[in-house]
This record gives sequence, C-alpha cells and structure tokens, in this order.
Amino acid sequence: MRIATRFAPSPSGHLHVGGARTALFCWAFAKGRDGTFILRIEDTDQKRSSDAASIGFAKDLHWLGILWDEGPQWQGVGGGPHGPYFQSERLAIYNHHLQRLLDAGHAYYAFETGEELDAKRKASAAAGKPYRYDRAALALQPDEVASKLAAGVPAVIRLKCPGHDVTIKDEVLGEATIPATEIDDFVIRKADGFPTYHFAVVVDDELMQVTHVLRAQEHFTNTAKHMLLQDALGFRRPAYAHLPIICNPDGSKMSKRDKDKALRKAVAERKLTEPPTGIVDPGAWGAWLGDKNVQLDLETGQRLADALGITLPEINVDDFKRSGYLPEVLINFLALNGWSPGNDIEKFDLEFLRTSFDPRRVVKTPAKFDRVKLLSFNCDAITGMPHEEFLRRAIAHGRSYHPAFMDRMGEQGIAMLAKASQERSKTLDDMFRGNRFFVVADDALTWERSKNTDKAMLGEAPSGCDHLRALLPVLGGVTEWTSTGIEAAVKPYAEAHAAGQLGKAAQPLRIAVSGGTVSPPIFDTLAILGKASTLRRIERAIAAFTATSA
RNA sequence: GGCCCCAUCGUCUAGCCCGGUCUAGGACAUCUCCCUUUCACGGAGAGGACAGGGGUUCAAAUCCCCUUGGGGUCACCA
Repeated sequence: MRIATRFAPSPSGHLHVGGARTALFCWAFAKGRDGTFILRIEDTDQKRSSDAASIGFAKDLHWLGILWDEGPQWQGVGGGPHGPYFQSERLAIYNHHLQRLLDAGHAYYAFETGEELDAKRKASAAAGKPYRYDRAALALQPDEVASKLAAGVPAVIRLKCPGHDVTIKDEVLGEATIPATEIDDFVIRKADGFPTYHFAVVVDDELMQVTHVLRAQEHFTNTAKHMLLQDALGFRRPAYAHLPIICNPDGSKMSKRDKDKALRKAVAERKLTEPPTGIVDPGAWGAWLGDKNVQLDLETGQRLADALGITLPEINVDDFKRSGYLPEVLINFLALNGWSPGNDIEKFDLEFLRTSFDPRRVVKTPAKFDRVKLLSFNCDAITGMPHEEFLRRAIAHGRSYHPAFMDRMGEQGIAMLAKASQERSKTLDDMFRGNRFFVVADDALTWERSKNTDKAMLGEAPSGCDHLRALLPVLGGVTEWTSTGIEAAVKPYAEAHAAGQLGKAAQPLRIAVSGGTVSPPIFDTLAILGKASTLRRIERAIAAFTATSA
C-alpha cells in the first residue's frame, strides 16, 4: 500500500511554527518514500473556522515549499480522489458511518445539555473523583430516545466504549497502555450535527488511505479513542508517531497569546490607559485590558505594537516572513527542533530532509524554540548567498513590507543600499529597519543625544563638530560622488588632521547624516545619501549640537 | 489531582536500543583575545552537561528500581 501522510490543521488562525514543523515532517516522510502528502482542513468547529484562515495556511505552506499532493485546490496544487478536503463538506460521509455505529449498537444518543454535564463535572471534582460520563443515556428506552429525537431535543452521539485497556504503539514514544477507566463514552457527534474531531479524523484517515499519522504529542492520549473508533468501525490502523511540542524559552507552550502578553506588558510599562488614537477602538480596548483571555486580532495587535514601538514575538510562519527570515532557514531550523540526522550535520535543505527524515530519530522531549540560534542561521544564509540573489529577495521583501521606503530610495538607491547591507544583515528586514534615516527628509532628521553622540560631536578639540566644519568644503569639492570618490577625499583629511584616525572623522559624519551611531560603512552611506543631503545634514547637525551645548 | 510520557552543557542536540572506542561530540549563546570608520561579519582560544539515590556488572550516560523535576491529557476545541 502506498504511504500516505496528512497534515490536518484547524483553520482558526495562521500557520503556527509548531504546525509548520508537523507539516514538514509529514511531507518529508511521505515524499521520501514515494508517498502522498495530504492537506486536510479540519473545520468542524463552526465557531472558530474561517475561509480566510485556510487560505493563510495555503500561502504559508507554499512559502515554505511544502506542497501537498492532495487537498484543497490552490494555485495549481491540491485536488485528488479522496475529496472534499474540508471536513465541513463531508457531513454526509460522517453521517453514514455514524449510522453504522448506531445500528451496530456501538454508539448511542445522549441528551444532557452542556450545563448539566458541567454540573456533573463540578460535582465529581468537589468529591475529589475523576469525572467520567455516567452513561445515563444508555438507560433510556428506545421509544424514549425516538420521541425525544422526534421532538427535536438536542442530542449528541457517544461511542459506547468496550471497557478494555488500549495499548498504543508509537514510532517515537514506544508502547503505552491507557487504562480502560481513563476512557469514557466520548462524544462523536455534536448537537449541531457536526462530528467531533475524534470521529472526523478516524473516518477521514481511513477514507483518504492515510498510512502514517504524524502529529503533535498533545494528541497522544487521544490515540486510544481513535483506536477504539477504528475497531468499532472496522477500519485499518495507521502507524502513529507523536512529535514533541515546541515551546517558549521559559518552557511555556508557544502560542498566539504570547503576542497579547507582550502587548499587555508594554501597555502596563507605559501606564497607558487610553488606546493610541485610531489603533484600537475604545470598546475593544476596554474589553482587552479588562480580560486577559481576550485576544486582539492579528492586524490590530500589529498596529498597536507599531504604535508602541515594540516588536511582537514571532509565532506564526507569517511573522517570521515579515521579520525577514528565509523560508529555507526556518525549515532547516524547525526540523532541528525534535529531530536530527544523527551526525553533526546541522545545515540542510528540504531535499536532504526528504531523503533522511526518519520518525525513529525524533526526540521525545519538548524543545524550547531558540530564536537566537535561528537568527544566527539566517545570518549565515544571508551573508552566504550570491549578491544578486540577496538583492532580488531584499527587493521582494521591501515591496511587501516597506513600500514607502522602496519608493523613496529608488531602484538605484536600493541597489547601493543592498550592496552595503548584505554582509551585515541578519534578516531581510535589517536593511530597512535599521536604515530609516535614508528616507527621512533632510530637514526632518533629528539627532539622538547620548553620552556616545555628545562625546563624538563635542569631545575635546578638535571636536567632531570642528572636524565636520572642516570637512564641509572638503566634501563640497568632491567631484565624483561615489564611495571611493568620497573616501579619496576624507582619508587624506584624517591623515592630516586626525592623526590618521579615520574614526575621528567617520563617526561625526555618521552621526550627522544618520542621527545615530549605527549605519552602513560611512562612505557607502554618504554615497547613497547624495551630496546635497550629506552637506545639508552636516550643517544642521553642527547647528543642533552646538546650539544646545553652549 | 487521576492517567500517560519524558529527563545529556544556558539552549537545540549526538551518544542510549546492541554497556567498554565518552578524560561525553557538534551547533547557538557566554567569556577572553585579534581584526575593525560605527553596528555587524570574521579569526583564535576558554568555561560549560550525563537530575539525585539505589541496584545489576569486571565495567553504566547507556540496563533495572525509587525519588525529584518537566511535559501532555482529562470539552458538544482541534
């Protein structure tokens, strides 16, 4: 039988890095064995699903280079003989198998409301006993059930568990036996007519001929339920491999809520009581501030972060894209969380992963996601790529995330900036984020006043400002305004007037034109800025620093 | 709390299944020095782990037990 794996996200948001890793391993396992990789959208929760989210998944997966053989059709991928691939479109299929279970006496209707069940759960908790469904509905007479159904009383369907222990065989975790007492008659169809996750998964995995289920370890205990369902339905049993969770450096589970956490912290630190105008509407703001469980939607959260001047932690694949990480690096790094090829190889690509991935080499322990190491990998990849490629990718990134910057710099300016930036960039975003001074109007530039800037500009004579005054005519006389042309003028000046210490002249220049102490190499910076801007900024800088120091 | 799983440098991990080749290897981070017009990059070097306790054995990171610690799960969410 042909190997088949599936990635089955619920479309309740963007693709999370943990999900991305699951997808990656599923893909690698199937594709490395001439198998099929299926994408299935588990949208059985009507309250939490959205079409936009499933498109987000497709985009993110596509960006990572993980393409599905079967699944929703999107830009030339997908389709397949086992559709539809949205669970919400498979209701008739589920109902058919539900009826089989009912007919065989393996399942039964139950009429307790959510509130009733909650009360029973609370009572058990108060008594210090674990809660299990009490099978009250099993005592109902057939005609009672029929009349309730006919009367339209909301009903769920539960699986009648056989009452024996279940031993799970797992490719990474080995064998584990779940005692019968731990598994109660769980719900397989909700009152709204939709199947629960457990039921839909089991049916779809069978019908889509999935042979290997690779999923996160949080599903491990669920496996017992799925096995019981397979037995009741007469289905085959796929092989299971449960992948360790990816978590934050502090050990907490990585989640979308981390963004809200970062925002709340920043808001508290700034003692903000009113929302920044036009970012969050006052009603939503109040609800959000008042309840830690309320989350801001992605766009609003991002706008608030921008307004507060903070960077949100990257959680979703799209966040890493926005931050300027390369897809091939993210994939490489993700694969290293929970798996390794077994030698000292750390840098590899999709193709390598495809041919070497083996679930038996998956680690059993949860991994803490180390963004610092990821950044280091990204830096290596960026500094190591051919410059044409860097230029191309930087431009694509800029068009998506910094269109105004791109416009103001112009094609030639961007090319020059890219040239000066590649070897000092850790992400595609660095070139834009760190260099905003290039695109502010000359007369709008302000200067950071700190120990460092004041020392460089106003230190002992000749001070930075003195050098700048002297440099003004020198630069003014430069006829070939290029990096080398400028260097040819400034170097001799430093030799003659700064004891050959180029820094004595370079640093004041840097501060004057950039407003701060960090920029690309100074001659490149001046060349990109142009002669007029350079001179104008120097004049204004001298004025700004000397005016306040007098 | 019940149940299930897990446990090697700060972090990701190699080694564990098939005990000796492990004075435990690599990577990121850290520290020192070098390079340097800033920030980075780069180069050289250093420190850093088998959770604890019992066994088994000539020999244990590797096998067994206990303790401790961590994670997952106990929904009409997936």
